[in-house]
Amino acid sequence: MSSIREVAKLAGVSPATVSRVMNGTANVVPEKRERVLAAIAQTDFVPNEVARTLFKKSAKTIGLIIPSIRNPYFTQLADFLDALAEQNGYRLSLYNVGRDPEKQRAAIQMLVAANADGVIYAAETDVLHESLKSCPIPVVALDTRLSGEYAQACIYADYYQGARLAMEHLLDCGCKSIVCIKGPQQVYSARCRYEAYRDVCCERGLAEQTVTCEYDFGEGLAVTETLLERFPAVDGILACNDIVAISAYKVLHQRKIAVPQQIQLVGFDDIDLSTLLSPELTTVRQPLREMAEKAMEQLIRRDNETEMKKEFMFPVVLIQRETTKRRGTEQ
Amino acid sequence: MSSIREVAKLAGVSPATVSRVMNGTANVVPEKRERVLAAIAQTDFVPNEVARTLFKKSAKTIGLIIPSIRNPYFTQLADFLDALAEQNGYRLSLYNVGRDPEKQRAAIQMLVAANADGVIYAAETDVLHESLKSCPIPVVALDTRLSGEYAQACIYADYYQGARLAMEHLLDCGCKSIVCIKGPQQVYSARCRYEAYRDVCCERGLAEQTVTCEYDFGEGLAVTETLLERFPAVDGILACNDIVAISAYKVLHQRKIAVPQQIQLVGFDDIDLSTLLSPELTTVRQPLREMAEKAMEQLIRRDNETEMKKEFMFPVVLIQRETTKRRGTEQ
DNA sequence: CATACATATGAAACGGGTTTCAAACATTGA
DNA sequence: TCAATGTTTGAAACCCGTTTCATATGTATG
Repeated sequence: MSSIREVAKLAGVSPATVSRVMNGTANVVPEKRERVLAAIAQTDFVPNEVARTLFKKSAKTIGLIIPSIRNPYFTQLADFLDALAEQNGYRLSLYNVGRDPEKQRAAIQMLVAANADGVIYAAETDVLHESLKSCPIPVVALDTRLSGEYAQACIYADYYQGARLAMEHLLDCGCKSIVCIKGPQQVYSARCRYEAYRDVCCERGLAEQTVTCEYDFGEGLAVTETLLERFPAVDGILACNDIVAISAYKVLHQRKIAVPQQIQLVGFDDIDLSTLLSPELTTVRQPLREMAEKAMEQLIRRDNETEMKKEFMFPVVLIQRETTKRRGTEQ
Repeated sequence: MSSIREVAKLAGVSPATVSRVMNGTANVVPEKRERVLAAIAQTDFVPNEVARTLFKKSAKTIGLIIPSIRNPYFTQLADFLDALAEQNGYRLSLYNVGRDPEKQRAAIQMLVAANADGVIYAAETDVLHESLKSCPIPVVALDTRLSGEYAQACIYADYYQGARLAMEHLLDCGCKSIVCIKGPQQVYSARCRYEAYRDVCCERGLAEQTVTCEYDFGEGLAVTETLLERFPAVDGILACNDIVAISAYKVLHQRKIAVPQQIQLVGFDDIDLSTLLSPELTTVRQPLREMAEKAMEQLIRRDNETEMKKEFMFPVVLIQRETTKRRGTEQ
């Protein structure tokens, strides 16, 4: 409630001096410093961050734009980023925008209007709003790939390779009829994964068998039902992420279809939950923490940066667990 | 980048007129209005929310303080609250504080300094910081109970009754040796649940058998191992929440202990995940959406409020699914 | 046509920390 | 002792959208 001017009056100094004491921006004679500190303590003075932000034109805030706060993948990402932001003296501000372009536009605009210092863009729509192009604060794409005019850096994993690894693993494990549950095709990672599936099918002379699904438990269940009806011979499922894989497992279990004996299953992302499923989920892991670190670094330590567009692709690794048959030594 | 003064100059009017056009706070002659709108469009002007907040002393923001963004229970809550805030023209600002009192204090202070309009407090520690008492913005406790000097309203569910229902259900289903996995005892809901367990044990002349666990997958696994060692005769588990229940199931499954045939299991909260487990989790549901609505309402529509302390206890309901044996008609 | 009243509009103050600038004071060296 | 350099400090400007207040213009009534 109290302002710096009240504190100043109480301490018998100018507001400028109080500011200098608080921020250590200049020397203040010890005797006055003491008086100021006493006045601050006495009035429970908390400097108004809004006024500070207005002048400094920096809210010390990084915005994170994600499609869903209910999706554990993004929640895990947000947790990493939150910790990293805090370590660097920033706040993370979450924007939950679904796949609604209008909400995305609004989020960016709000961040700009709030003097945020950067945006990590982890959502995706088919229409990328112009507001990203002319965005006066730096934008880093995470878990997706945007062209240079939209983002100053892109951080993503080798989704294509991930799906290849998964496909080859399913084939190694003896699958003859693999169905791909495609993710939303406006999502970069989902497109890459599907492309790998398609390419492997093509190389091996297999027929493409796909269904499409949003990243959502409910839809995952429904789509799996459809899948079983449309492709009764299925013996392998490549799911677009772990959420959908877990939903698929649920349906298989209900139908008393044994996993991995009758149908083998691979997910993507290696979310915490994937080891909690029984049987544990075979999945493709991306180095989420390292990707989060890179994203934050691109926004915060942009000192000696070359102006060129930066792309960072991280390697993925297949984590064999219990929804596929073991291969190799333990066969 | 452009300011209201630049827009004003371009339109040949004063900043006040631009402000009036943007906010519709006063009549502006159509011809000038047009010029202003044109100038806004031409300069891509976005009003600086920070300056607005500074003057209005309101950021149109509600803070939400939660212990963990990784816990789906809080994530679901945040999702509801986010939607509600938006509907009412507010932003939700998330603070992930764990059980660290210092982080909680910092979160409250930051919200005050940012001119937030209210706080929903859903975290909990053993030390409640003084900063809550003298907090100049309204605080509502959600999923917990604070004394009147700390919060202007408390919204929680009948946790005690929930645990009683769960216990009675387990007993009805034939359990003779029920172990309670207690949650962190500084958490109100965890205390209530334990008390109900204790009371039922007492009433029925059963020995108390408890272990304690944080709300965390990893700890849930470890604690379940301990439990099986300490209480080998266990045939029923009352878990402090669904996360822990799911962890417990995982261990039981690994050990080839049949659920519900050998051990029956009840969780709490009915998170989305609980139907995704196979078998589906029997749990106690609280009306989360309604509770979120009540919390938001208490902060936003506090017009004709009586100054008295408000407590709202919501009813809970037992959701019988597959981790307990059916009773009643389907026995 | 003059008085009264409503409407439109800009200048200026405001909110509250921060920073610049210059004045005031202290210290060092000649 | 005086000039020169360094240090401390407060007044005032600044960030920028909003609002007040007074002026100016227009309309309605007598």
